[in-house]
Amino acid sequence: MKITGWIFDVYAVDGGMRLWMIDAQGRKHRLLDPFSPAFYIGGAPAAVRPLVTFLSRLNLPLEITRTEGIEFYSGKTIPVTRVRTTNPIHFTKVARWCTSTAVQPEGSGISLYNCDLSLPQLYFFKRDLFPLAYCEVEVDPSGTIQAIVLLDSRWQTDYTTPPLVTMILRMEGGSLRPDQTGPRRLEVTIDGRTACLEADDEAGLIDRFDRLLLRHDPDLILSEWGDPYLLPRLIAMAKKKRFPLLLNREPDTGVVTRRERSYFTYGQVVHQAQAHLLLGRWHIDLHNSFLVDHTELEGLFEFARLSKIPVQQMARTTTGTGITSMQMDLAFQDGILIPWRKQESEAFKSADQLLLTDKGGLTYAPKLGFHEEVAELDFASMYPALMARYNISPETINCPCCPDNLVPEIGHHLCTKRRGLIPRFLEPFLAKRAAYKRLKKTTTDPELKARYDARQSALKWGMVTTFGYQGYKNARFGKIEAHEAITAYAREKLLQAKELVEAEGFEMIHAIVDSLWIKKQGTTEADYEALADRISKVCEIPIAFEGIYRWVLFPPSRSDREIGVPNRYLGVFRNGEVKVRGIEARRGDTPPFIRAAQTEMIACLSQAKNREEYEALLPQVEAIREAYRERLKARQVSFWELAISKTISKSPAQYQKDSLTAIVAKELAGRGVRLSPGESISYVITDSKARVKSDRARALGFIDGSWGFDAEKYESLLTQAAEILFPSPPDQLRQRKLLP
DNA sequence: AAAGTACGGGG
DNA sequence: GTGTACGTACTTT
Repeated sequence: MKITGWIFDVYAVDGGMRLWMIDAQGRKHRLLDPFSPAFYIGGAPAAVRPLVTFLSRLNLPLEITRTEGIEFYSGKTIPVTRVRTTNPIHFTKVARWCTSTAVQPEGSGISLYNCDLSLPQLYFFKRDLFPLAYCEVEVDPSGTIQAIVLLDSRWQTDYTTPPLVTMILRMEGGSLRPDQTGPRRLEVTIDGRTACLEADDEAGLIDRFDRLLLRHDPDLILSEWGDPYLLPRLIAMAKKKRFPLLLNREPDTGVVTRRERSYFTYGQVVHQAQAHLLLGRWHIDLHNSFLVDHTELEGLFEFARLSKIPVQQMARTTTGTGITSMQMDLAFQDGILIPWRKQESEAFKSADQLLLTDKGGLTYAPKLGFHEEVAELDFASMYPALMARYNISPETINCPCCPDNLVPEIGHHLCTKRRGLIPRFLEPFLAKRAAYKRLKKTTTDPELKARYDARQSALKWGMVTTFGYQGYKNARFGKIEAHEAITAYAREKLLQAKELVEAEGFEMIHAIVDSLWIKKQGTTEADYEALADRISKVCEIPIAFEGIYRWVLFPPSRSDREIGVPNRYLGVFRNGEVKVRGIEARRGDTPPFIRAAQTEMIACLSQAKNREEYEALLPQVEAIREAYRERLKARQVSFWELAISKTISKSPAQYQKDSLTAIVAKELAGRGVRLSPGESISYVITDSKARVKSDRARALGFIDGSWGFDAEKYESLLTQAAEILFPSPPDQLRQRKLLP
């Protein structure tokens, strides 16, 4: 029998991989693909022998043979021992034995390869398939797969996805985490109908929920707070009532959980809630997924397809893990042995070399205040473009064969003989993103446009982390020297561009890492396009002309009014598009009320064509501020509009200072809400100067009519948000006695 | 004044 | 189970 459809889910079961397919009619097919994954042991025969002896005594169906593979860093073919587990359910266990220090003590001279990949990854790598791939499968009557023909490609931009029956699971009203508010009802939406289930009748709730599951058999359970709250409670209720809860499609299995964790990334603590993964069905928590949060399901599907990580797992992991998986796949297809963990340490550097290499991106201070007719030029995806152009990769940096191909400023050199894994990974990745950006521009259908935009945005995050991983000491395919080479080239390019435009008589208003703001009287858009082409030629990577601002404003730093801040500005392009960076309207911790006020003021100012018109509009901006102030005074603002959301960086008890965030985190903890670093809380400022600290702010979810808000405090936030829009150089401020 | 805390940026 | 920079702004003590 032949089945044509999309690969929906893959996981290991006794005797093979369970493969779920969904066809165009929405029928689900539960299939089995026998699969024998392998890992490899390298090292001197004398060192490997004891491990092989140990493995052969395990009394498990293993196949141990001698073979060869390519060592990643040297590119040389080396002899290795292949350990194949005939039944995939033994793989992880056996591989873990080998990696455990008991079996492989430090300094044993053994190297392990391909041993720490998940089974779906190994399966997809080996079969050259991927999640959501459209294919034709030949199965025998028992449902065992005989052959799979791929009718799809990961590099296709116009792929289709299977029809999915979706159940939406959330608590009634609001998007706050359920335990951060009072009791509410459970809302189950499926097939266009919503059922509300009362939480106090546990047996009834579980019974009704189970019946909905059985009747509709959803492929996807899309939840709000399903991971940290809804699913654990449903599962616990079912257990208490001894009621079978049929969350999985795979019979006689439990829900797979993964522990919650908090980790630090890019200077911020991130919290990943406990995961609840289903078998043969997807559970995706909208609030527990970086990718879904930033790029919707569309971006998640794109990443799952490219990375070969199943959808549910991809939803809960980082884009860094996704791009690493893509790089491992590329290596796998080339017969490269995938190193178990990073083995190379940072090469020695002298003190003065350290100073040169650790500089990172180049940043200038912008010329303060209001500017007309400024053009912006941006190097497109600068860091990935540099990696691709200069062959920057962990195995090509400081190779033994090309000591003369030097990186600017620093002593590193790059390989000219072997194309690196990272550049090879980036080429199709960059091309696919460019294709989506093109499609987004040329498509008129708004739905398609949004889809292409979500996908290109997902790929953007992949590129950002590709660079970031080079500087991360535990990255599988990263090396700090490669990171340094990238930033060294980036500084060189920005300097070259700066010199070129200044030589041509342009005034530089601002420059930062990969962007330039410049002006010269009478320069047309065509002139700027031509200028961008000249810079691209000189710099060997593309720079794009973003547009001409009617006006752009670089407000002064609040700590030093003489200087500007690199990443705080607002401007309006000739086509009316507003660009805002760093100010209140862009920040995640600005209350919706203040955000709305500032956004409205900026929209008003965006009509101005020049400084004169801008200043003429300032009274209108004042009027907008006044209207918002009136609403505060009349107390016609909801708590929701005044809520401030913050990510807590530590558990409530660890706070040393009683900031409003700490006060509210402690209030919530007192109400029995478990809060981990990286989770967010929302609060309203009730009385910022109150003696009793707990009266200063209250958690949004528990605040009631007996509380008021601190109108004065919100008014000062409003004033701040407005004042930044008033352009005045320091000397004028002095004249007006606003500065000493 | 110093220390603690949180945010952005990437399109 | 994988990005620990860096500068700014604001608060508390």
